[in-house]
Amino acid sequence: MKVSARGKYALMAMMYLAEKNGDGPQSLRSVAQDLLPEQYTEQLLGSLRKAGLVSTTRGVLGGYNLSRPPAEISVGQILDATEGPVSLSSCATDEPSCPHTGKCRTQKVWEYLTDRINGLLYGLSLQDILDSKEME
Amino acid sequence: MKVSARGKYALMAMMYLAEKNGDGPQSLRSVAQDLLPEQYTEQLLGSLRKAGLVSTTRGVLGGYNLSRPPAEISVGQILDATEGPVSLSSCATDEPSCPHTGKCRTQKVWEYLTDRINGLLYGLSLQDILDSKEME
DNA sequence: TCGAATCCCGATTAAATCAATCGGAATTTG
DNA sequence: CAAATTCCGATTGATTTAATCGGGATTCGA
Repeated sequence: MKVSARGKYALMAMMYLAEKNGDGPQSLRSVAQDLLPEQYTEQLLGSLRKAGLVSTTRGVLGGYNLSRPPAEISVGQILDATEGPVSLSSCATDEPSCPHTGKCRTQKVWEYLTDRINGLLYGLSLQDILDSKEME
Repeated sequence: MKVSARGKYALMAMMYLAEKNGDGPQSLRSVAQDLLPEQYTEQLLGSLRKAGLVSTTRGVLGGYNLSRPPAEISVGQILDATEGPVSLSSCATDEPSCPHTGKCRTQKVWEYLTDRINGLLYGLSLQDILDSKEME
């Protein structure tokens, strides 16, 4: 269980935008800086825009902005937009009948864990991270 | 963020062994039944054995057993053994200097989340699942 | 009106990972 | 010894991931 480069890049990019929130559009170049592969970051920002988390301005002085205050954007939303939803569950096989115990108990385990993890991820906002709250 | 088929298969296999705990060695065939690809499951049981979670008996009436009571085996241990450790962290790039904020704040986020998720995974034992506790 | 700076976006590639199989070796029982 | 089993490294094929490419669309300012 891990977070892909996509998710890591996306959080870095979003934290950058959170820091610059209110300072006008930030160009792709400035978001990616030397840290992130530029064109790949462009893809990610596209996904984040489609998910409604960033808004963009085109043209010469264009760039990217958070579409809402950092307090209203969570790590969970960012990961969903870039990596797809956290999904631990669904029985490994699609067998309707599970010879093991009749019902597949593991299914419930994954659902339970998915819920808990989503709770963590959706409960952590960019503002929390800016404040370095909840993380000592 | 997801759990691979490896992890799902492994938990199913371990739950089967937990149910049959005390009933003597369970053959690969009976563990895999129709649910899991047999040879792949064999690989996984090998990893679980190397991690000390199952013990084996070779020869004609041989098979697999939990190496300890179900209460002492956690979902976290199973996933570590089969999928490798949960690892969300490490800065996406290896840059020592982070132009964004001096220090990479996202690093701490991933560490925080990794700790929390590991807490969940290591806190959930096969016995808990047998009892269907902690999961309503 | 033109050119530069920027976002937009589908297609493609290369590498890594994953799921699974193969072929046989070693061990134990009867 | 034969059968049933675990053991294990190697290989394959499919999928996913990370990243680039190439060009199009939009806006600003001179």
